[in-house]
Amino acid sequence: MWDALGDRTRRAIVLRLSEGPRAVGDLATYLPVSRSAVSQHLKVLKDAGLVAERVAGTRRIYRLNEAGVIALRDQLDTFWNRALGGYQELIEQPQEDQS
Amino acid sequence: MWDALGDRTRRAIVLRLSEGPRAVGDLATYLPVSRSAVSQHLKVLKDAGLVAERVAGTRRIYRLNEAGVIALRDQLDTFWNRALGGYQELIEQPQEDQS
DNA sequence: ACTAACCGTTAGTGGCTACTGACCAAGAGG
DNA sequence: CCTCTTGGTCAGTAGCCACTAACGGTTAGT
Repeated sequence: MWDALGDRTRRAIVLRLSEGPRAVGDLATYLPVSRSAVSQHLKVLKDAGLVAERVAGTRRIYRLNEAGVIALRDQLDTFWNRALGGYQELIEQPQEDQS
Repeated sequence: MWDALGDRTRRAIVLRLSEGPRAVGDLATYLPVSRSAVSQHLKVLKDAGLVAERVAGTRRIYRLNEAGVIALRDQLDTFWNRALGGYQELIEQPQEDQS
């Protein structure tokens, strides 16, 4: 799940799609990579369930997938709850020094 | 920032540290990698401001860094607000078909 | 002082991945 | 039918990253 958004280009694609549905070539125009790269990234995002595909003639219109995005956000929240939840116990302990 | 938590081992370290401060060798015991690898991951996390270091004799006790963790969480929230915020406009638009 | 424990650093290696370019398939339009 | 556009796929490459192994420095214990 982290892998899907672990890439800078894929995050740019997700943010782009958040503005509205886009075709592959349209996305590639505003990215410093080729259409081929964009297509491969979209495949990763699709496999992760983050985007959905709609065929319109020779073009493929991609858009964000509600369920996938929300599911990912939930997983991130779980991680943060564990990371921050345990941390609350620490800041109450005395700390002698620190670098 | 995503790079810091983009690695599976580093996420395990963060979760481990959320339970309390740990020494390097202590962390390595419960991880399938060597002390050297753990030390390097801690360096990355320290550079990212996610952990702090405390010297105790020959040992280095690591703990989570409040400011860094909170800052990272804020950045993640910003990303999600943008990704989900824009999405709200989409689900109101008519959708002909989808694959 | 000598030894053992603990840890950071460095060099080197293997594997993964993002990227490009070429090719191919399919629809649109003349 | 032919051509152009669009995009998925494949092969190959370059770069990065996690890891190990060996080394050196520092501290605690005897």
